[in-house]
Amino acid sequence: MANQLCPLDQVFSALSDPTRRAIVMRLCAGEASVGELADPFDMALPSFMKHIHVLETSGLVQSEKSGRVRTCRLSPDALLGAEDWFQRQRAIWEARLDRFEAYVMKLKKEKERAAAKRPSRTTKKKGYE
Amino acid sequence: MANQLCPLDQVFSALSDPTRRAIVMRLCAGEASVGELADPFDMALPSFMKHIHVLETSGLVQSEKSGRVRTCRLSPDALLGAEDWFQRQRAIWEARLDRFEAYVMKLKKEKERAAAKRPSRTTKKKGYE
DNA sequence: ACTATAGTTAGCTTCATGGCTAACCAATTA
DNA sequence: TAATTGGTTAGCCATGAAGCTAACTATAGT
Repeated sequence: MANQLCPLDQVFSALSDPTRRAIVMRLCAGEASVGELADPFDMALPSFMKHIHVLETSGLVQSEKSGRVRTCRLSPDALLGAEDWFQRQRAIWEARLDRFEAYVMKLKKEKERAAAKRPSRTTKKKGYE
Repeated sequence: MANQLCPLDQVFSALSDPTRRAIVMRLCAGEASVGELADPFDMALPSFMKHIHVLETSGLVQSEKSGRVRTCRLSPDALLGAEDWFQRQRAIWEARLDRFEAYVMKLKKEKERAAAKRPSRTTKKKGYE
């Protein structure tokens, strides 16, 4: 229970389709009507509209109809939210790498100190630059 | 033809599932065995293994088996590639916003100059801070 | 050698996704 | 008012994704 409430599910799912990613990329450059958006694609309009709808329910795109033409624009919050997820993961990942590097440095230091004590033992194989 | 060659398809698709996102988050903190990864989830192992497999074919995760335990680790390139996509889109989006802002500023300037010529006309309703 | 552990393979169900056609509104334009 | 344009609704189909159980393999521990 309590599923599908996470917007990331829908955002990533929406972006997993190349057609929809192309639509988003197009909309980054500015708003457009459904017809303009659909034009480059060799696809029946109803199929294309499904993609638009997926993008709308994911929160990536908003649209409004005026007269008989529906204009779509990007709604950047969803995009930013997804980008943010990556940044958070990267932060965790990099923090871990830093700790690891610190650990390696500590080992290296210890080895050097040991080597200084009883000189000229296996101090070869530097590695790790 | 020539489809499914884009790694972004697979990466975003993989990340659209909360279970898989949780796995990735867990692996950001360090490598783990399949069993350790599966533990928090109330799911049959074969189902869970499918998720692992999806993550591997997407390039987000690598694993190797030693003895009877398979150890999984993050392979960050795929993650970075996806993050990069967002950054590129945001760059486009922001460039457009800048242009728009410049345009608005230009309009404002022109209006001010016009107002300076024939003073005290409708110079109210500033808006846009 | 036996048992338990850690994954794996095979095969099944159910439901979502992505595509289509055909028919249908509702604004414009002629 | 008639025809065109732009989008929408309804319904169909094929494929793939996500879950399960049951049975199996191979290593590690006793």
